[in-house]
Amino acid sequence: MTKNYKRTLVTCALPYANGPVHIGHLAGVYVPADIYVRYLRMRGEDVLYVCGSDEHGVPITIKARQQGCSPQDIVDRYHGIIDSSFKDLGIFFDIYGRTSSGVHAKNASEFFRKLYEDGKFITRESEQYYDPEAKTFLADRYIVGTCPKCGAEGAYGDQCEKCGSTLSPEELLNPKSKLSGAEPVRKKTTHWYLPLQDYEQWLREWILEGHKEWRSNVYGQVKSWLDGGLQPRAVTRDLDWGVPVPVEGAEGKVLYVWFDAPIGYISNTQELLPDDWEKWWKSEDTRLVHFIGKDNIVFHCIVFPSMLKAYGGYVLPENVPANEFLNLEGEKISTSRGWAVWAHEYVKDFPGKQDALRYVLTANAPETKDNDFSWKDFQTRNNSELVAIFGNFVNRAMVLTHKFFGGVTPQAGELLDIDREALGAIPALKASLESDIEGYHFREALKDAMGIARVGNKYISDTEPWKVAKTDLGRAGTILNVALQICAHLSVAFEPFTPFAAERLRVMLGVNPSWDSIGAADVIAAGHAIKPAELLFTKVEDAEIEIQLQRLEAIKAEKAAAAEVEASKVVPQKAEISFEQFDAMDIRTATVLEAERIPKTDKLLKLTIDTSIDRRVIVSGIAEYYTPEQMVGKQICILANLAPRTIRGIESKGMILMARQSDGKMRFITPQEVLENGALIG
RNA sequence: UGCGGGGUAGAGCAGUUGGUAGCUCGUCGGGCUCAUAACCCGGAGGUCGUAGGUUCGAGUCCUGCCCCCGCUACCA
Repeated sequence: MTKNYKRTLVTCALPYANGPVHIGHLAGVYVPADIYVRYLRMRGEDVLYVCGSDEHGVPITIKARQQGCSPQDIVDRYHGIIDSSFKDLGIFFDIYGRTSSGVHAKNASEFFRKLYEDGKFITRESEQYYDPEAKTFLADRYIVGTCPKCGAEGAYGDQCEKCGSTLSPEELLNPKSKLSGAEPVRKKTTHWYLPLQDYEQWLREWILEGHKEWRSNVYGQVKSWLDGGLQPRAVTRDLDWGVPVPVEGAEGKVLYVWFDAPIGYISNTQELLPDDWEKWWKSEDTRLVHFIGKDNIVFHCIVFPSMLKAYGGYVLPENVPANEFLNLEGEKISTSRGWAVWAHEYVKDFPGKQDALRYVLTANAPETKDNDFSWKDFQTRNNSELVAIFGNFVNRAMVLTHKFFGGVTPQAGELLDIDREALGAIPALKASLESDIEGYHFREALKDAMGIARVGNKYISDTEPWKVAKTDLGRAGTILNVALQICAHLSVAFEPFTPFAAERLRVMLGVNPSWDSIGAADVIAAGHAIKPAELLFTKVEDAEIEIQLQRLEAIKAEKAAAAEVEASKVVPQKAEISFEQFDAMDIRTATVLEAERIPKTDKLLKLTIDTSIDRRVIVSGIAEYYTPEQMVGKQICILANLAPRTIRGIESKGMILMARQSDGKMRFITPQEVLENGALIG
């Protein structure tokens, strides 16, 4: 709270509406944002909490094509699922909008038009592959063909996954559209670009000079982009799904999703507050905070701010607390491979345990590096932290109060040192909790809150009211009075983290304390009746975990089976060639004299070989399969008259003949018995 | 390929300007028996990825290397 802000606008990365949200999304963006928003509201701040579905872009059109429905059908389905799973988890945005809405189309269109009229764009003409059947231009990733480098089938327009080469679509042999299978044609197209380089100096001053307090992953990434020099970025695409480009000569073009999506934050605000939205976006006393994942840093720190700057009059983010990624059982979460825990399935499988997920995802949040979510860890944290520390303390205090005082808050007598020490420990935790949340350290903040429950447990253990009650009921009353005050503190301190339990606790205690009452000795008045003790949290049983683990095992097995089918596919015979073409190839035997790894590469070996006509150097991508030691002295077959090629600064003259097996492993071809070097093969 | 982030007890993580390596869980021992076999106290467990360098002193600063993740290349 360094500056005097009057209000805070919190945005969460718009979930892409081609799948449900999973625990990675929750841990990365939505849970921390929700903690932040709930905290600010507890403190009486004016907060607007905005999110919505990102519903445009190529992947959604692909999915629609695959499923034989319209893109709108796809986004309608996932918008609904995502919207309700957020609500189920206690994440209530002030508005959860969508970029396919009319308000957004109008707003995004107007945004583009203003930049266009102000001369903020440049245009460029380029040639791109076009699918004549699907009648659409093709992104690099949607063109497949034969790799020009290794000959593998199924290489993408940007990369061959077999040999790892970086490609451009023009290099692919026999290119085919992944959409229709048709042969794509080259077609000229014009696009509008935002010249980001014009904003470089300004971004430097704003972030590198002005926001050194941003998280190191965010700051470092921004610095690296700025140091590398910014390039113009296309803001339009040839596609029929999106916001139409509102200028002449742009028929059949839409706004590129990354341009379109962040404007969605603004559109959604407008939809909620048609007359009052501008104060949230255009007034200097608004604190704007974007919660995102690390993959989105460049868009929210460089591209979107440049767009806002180009438009003029908008506030810029005060912070962009980006989280790293969450893995699941040691492996990357993947929507397409189904390796995920889905929010909407979790709430079905673990009814009433929303808080447990929120707790675990916060306690293990990937704030500084990628972290791992495992079901075993989930169970342990729920059972031995949430249940055993927090839930159990509250239960102890309440059960004792019912047992000895009939459920009525006893009078506190004179406080002893031990009472004052317990209560006195809480303000420090409160202060630490506040500075941690305000500094976006939610993991630490949760520890502070849990610390209050620990203080409570220790206090009860040390004072032993169940013993004292037998001899000095008045003293026992004082102790339980203090313990109940601490319960009340917990009902407030945990509101941002476990809102369901916090609410239940307030109902049980029959109080609704303010944030500032955390640590106070008089939150619950003597004589105040409390309700019967109910458990705040319940344990997660082994059987429940087992079901989840089996589900994941099944996904793994399915994946492995699919990979096997894929691998067992025999590469079809290539096109027929003439004898002359074959005869033109000079294939001969040779012996490896020296072999060494090329530094800083994964796959390359530099081989010096004796062909008997000469000694030459061949660079070969076989380091994954052979060590240099294995290669020395081996006799191999080479294609000798292949045009030389310089790889990593070393001229490679020829190619080693290798056989690729169905599992992708490469082995070189070697004569059955040692032959003389330079023997022609044919 | 380039760039960014990370590599610290069995697991998951903190370590602010260099000054005795901490926290949570687990584990071992003890206490308590109000409480969801929960709680409280204590112990064991680390050559801080690796090899050098600067320094009286390095987890922390510098250099090389290795490994993981991300961006570059529209998954949070």
